[in-house]
Amino acid sequence: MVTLAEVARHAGVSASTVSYVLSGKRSISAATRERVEQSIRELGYHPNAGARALASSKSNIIALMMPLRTDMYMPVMMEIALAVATTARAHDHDVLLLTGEEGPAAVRRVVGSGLADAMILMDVELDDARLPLLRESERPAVLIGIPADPGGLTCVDLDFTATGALCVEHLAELGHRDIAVVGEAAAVYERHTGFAERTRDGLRARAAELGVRLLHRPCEGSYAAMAGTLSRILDERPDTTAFIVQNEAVIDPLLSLLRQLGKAVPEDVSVVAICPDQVAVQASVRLTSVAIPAHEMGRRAVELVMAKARGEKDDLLDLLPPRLTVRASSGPAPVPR
Amino acid sequence: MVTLAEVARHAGVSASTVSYVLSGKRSISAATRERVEQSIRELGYHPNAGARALASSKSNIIALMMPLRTDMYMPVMMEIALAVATTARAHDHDVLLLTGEEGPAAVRRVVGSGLADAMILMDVELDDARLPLLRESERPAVLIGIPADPGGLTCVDLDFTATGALCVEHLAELGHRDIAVVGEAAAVYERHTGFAERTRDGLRARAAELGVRLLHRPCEGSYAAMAGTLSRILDERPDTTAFIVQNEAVIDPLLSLLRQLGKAVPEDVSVVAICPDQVAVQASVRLTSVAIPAHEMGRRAVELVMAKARGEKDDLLDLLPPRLTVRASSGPAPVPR
DNA sequence: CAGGGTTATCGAAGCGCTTCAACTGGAAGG
DNA sequence: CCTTCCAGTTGAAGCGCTTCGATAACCCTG
Repeated sequence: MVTLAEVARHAGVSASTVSYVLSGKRSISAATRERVEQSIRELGYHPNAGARALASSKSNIIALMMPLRTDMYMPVMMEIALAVATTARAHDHDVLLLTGEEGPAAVRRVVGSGLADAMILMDVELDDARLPLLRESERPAVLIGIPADPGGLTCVDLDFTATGALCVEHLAELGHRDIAVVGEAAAVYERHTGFAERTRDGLRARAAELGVRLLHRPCEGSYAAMAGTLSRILDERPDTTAFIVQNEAVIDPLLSLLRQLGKAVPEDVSVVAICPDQVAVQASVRLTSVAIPAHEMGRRAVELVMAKARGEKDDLLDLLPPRLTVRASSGPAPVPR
Repeated sequence: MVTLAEVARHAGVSASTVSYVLSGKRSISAATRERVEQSIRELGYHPNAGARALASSKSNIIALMMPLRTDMYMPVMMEIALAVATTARAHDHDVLLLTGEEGPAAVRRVVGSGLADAMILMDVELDDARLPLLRESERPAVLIGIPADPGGLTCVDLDFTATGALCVEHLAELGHRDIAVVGEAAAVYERHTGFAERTRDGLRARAAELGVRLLHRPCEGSYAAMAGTLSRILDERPDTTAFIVQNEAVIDPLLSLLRQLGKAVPEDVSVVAICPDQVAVQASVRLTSVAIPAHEMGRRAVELVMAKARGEKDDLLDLLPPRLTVRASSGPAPVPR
């Protein structure tokens, strides 16, 4: 491996000069810079990451902690992760992928060893065991999701409360008075992952305000589960004219089942989904939906954590406003027969 | 941060002794070991990753290069990534997440800087620009997928040729003589990602051997695309009695469309999918399928790359044999009217 | 009990980089 | 013309760890 010292010799300057050319932390004459850069290119020099980390006590690595579960919608997680990785590169950082498996120990390990300069946590639960450690660690950290007590921490998330409200509003405006919500799997609520509960709260609050009847049911991610949930919903509320779906896995099944029941979308029932745009446009009916801005969330998380590392940002709650796109699956409530 | 020197002082031994306790590379008396370990615990010591990497020229990091595309089935990628991460931890390594974005430059950077000890590449194309670099880098590397020339490289993958063959065999045994294959999006074939083409080859070869008529059509991942593809298939081959699907995204749409056409599964048409088991059991009909062993692939990739790092393994092609699980979507070919 | 082999420990020399204090030569200012 | 200043450069001191060779204490064997 080529070292900085060899580059220095090749360029006829001292090691520190090469270092300053690389970091730009001191002024270097154009001629010298050019010569050094030339040597770097010729020798194919790459700074040694370990040496750099040791000398500067900065690793230029961001740790990203992902959930290990499979009951969450993976594509969203994946898209966030990829957005984090590409945005991090734009800031000259790399991403270390941690799974939730190790739990709080992973935080301790990464922070203690100086492996990463900063952390981004996904799938944060309301009362997350990793948070106390994070608070006392003094490392920049950003959560994707919102815990019960976000004090002292920076969080990014879609404003799910507003998302719920927005869905209800849209349908209420179209005249729907009986709305059913197909939620995430029961386990997601039991685990107290905030987003599902916040969505439900937003839905309920708005529904109450607008005088809309709301039925909220969790649903596992399979066709069979959707079939069961649907028949129970229609049993309890035969006058349901609209569905709001928050479990991406059952969107197709729901549309398929409605078709089998002879219910046309949107003429007989309207459907609004909370899902990535891609899913919404690939369904059998182009779905009116509130997008989950996965890419944006990942990007923001990195921007925020970098800003914190530079000491620029205070702790804050970065709630992305939901945007509802009207497509072909929602329409005026049918006239009651 | 607590350093090794402080631990040494606290335990009343030299720094090197602490180091040897940690690494186990020299024998240490039980009494000393105990004392050192006690000090480590009391002080909450964590070895500094950078210093370690510098001194030992091993970072204990595996780089995982993922595709950035969204036309591949993300959950499989994600599951592989998670399996890689957890298996790596079991070998006391961490995972650095790279996206394909940087292309070959990422290989150069990571190898050159000593950031990672080893690499795992996903989504390898037949003629992948990263491979020459990898070969000359002398770092242990494992590909998930198989390039045109795997010489000098270790590869892990599902045996997609055998997978294709297996699907055809199963259906042929059931008496099907006209089989349609719904493949990946056209872009996947054009990019020459080997797996899609290998599957097709396996399908065709076996079909020819068994005297089965095969129609192979690529298909984008949307309901509308599936509808178009299906009608074209049935136009060209009205006698089609079985479908093999390799694009997870259109499994639900296909089943839904068949239902609409009044074709019962498996009485009128059989369906075999190539997809993760989870997808197969969550569909409206429990699908006969060949599983994509994502977790196993990720795990194997790490095991192999670790073995290479220890100098234990030669280059090889680790083809996982496909396993077909018969569920409710395949049955005897209907008697021609 | 001398000689050889183990076992347990230590000291010191780096690993390749960053960064600080110090130095130099020339431009600017009085 | 001498001081002051600053841009440009350097040498040297670490950063916290691993590892090699040396040492000392011990146990065996003949």
